[in-house]
Amino acid sequence: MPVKTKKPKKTRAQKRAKRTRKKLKKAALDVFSQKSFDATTVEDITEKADLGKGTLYQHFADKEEIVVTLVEEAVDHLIERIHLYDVPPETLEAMLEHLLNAHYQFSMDSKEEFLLLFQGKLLLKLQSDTLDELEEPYLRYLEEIELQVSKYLSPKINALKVRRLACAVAGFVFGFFSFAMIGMTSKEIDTSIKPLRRVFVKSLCTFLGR
Amino acid sequence: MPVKTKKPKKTRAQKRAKRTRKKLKKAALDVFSQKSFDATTVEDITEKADLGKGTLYQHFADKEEIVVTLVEEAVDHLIERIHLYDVPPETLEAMLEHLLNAHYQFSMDSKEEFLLLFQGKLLLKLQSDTLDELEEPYLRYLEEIELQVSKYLSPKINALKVRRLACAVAGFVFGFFSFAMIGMTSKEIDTSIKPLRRVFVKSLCTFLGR
DNA sequence: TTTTTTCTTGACTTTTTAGTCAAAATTGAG
DNA sequence: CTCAATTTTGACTAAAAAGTCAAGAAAAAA
Repeated sequence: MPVKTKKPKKTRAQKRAKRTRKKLKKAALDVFSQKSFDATTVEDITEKADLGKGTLYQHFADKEEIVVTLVEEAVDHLIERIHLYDVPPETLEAMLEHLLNAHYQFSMDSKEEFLLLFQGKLLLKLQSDTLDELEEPYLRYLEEIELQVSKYLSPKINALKVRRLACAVAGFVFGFFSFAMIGMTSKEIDTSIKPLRRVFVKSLCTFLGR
Repeated sequence: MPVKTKKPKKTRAQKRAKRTRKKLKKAALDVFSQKSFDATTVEDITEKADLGKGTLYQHFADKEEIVVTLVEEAVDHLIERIHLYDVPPETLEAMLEHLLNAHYQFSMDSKEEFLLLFQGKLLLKLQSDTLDELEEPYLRYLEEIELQVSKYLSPKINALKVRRLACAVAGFVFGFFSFAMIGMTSKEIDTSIKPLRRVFVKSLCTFLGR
């Protein structure tokens, strides 16, 4: 048995299966971000992926499993984005600017993932009956923001206050874009985000400072 | 034929029909705010209202018509809330405080309507295929915010800037609550909103002032 | 009272969607 | 090439939801 390095993408058939899975995820992401989760059917997805319906069930147990997978990956990508800086921000203010900018970049580069994340969000506390696995990645995301900003804060600072900050960052970005999509063109959004970001950061610093 | 005052709630049968319609709307609001729009079935609604399924179709053409009705009314109520003050705010800052507070009060007093409004919101620009009527009340809401703040602004001010402000207000409130619902208890939310509101208002004033 | 009109109902038909599985297609081994 | 293993397929069944309508219940008129 050959002990290869990391990726044992053994046979050609397995590679094909992997490609198929990828196609399914891409199609599902497209559809979920256009319609809502509940509104999309399995056939919407397989149709878009140009694959048979049964194929989806070969790769995912059901519709829920695929959306959970997608949300987890999207959170991963957003967090990667957050980790991405040439030189680490020196001040809290700079870090907040960076965070907001990272969200903005993410919403531009990965529009579908952004829409997916901030669409499923509300489902959570509400329909607490199912979809519990969905809550985990969102909490992970909040905790990541907390981790980033807490580097600049006294360790004695109230944990709740940090969480408020994280909610404010996430909420502002998401909320602003949601309404901006209704009320503005994307050109207008682009010119709007910079000055708003500045003042929002300022206000958050004041919030933490006192 | 008796010419009565304003409300010609003529016969008893018609009153009953009106009550039935009200029961349906109440039930639908409850269910829509718990599940999502797409996830609720017509029978969920009539079940909750303790009425026959056919009755809903007597009063509304389909599920879409009832949700549009509810969203329009919810926006009406939110706007009423916004109009509700003992003494008109004297400064822009006071008005912004009032606006944010009105949203907060609305989310407490009319939780279901708040959840409904800020759940359907994302559906809009996205699935532009249907549900166009839903966009209208949201735009009306943004315009109402613009109207309120523009009283305090020079008439020469850039309209886009005012719209940005409206999006920021709506987005901040909505977004913050969305994430707060995941990451905080309602007690924590309550203590969080006040200091955040203060600094947010301050920064918005700066944004407009310059 | 009886008759007529209005409103409500839930069993029914139709449509849509989830999920299954035997067969077909592709791939790997001999 | 042949045959077995793996992956894909779409027609099929089962379940769920939408939407209909003749009949029933309540109210108004006669």
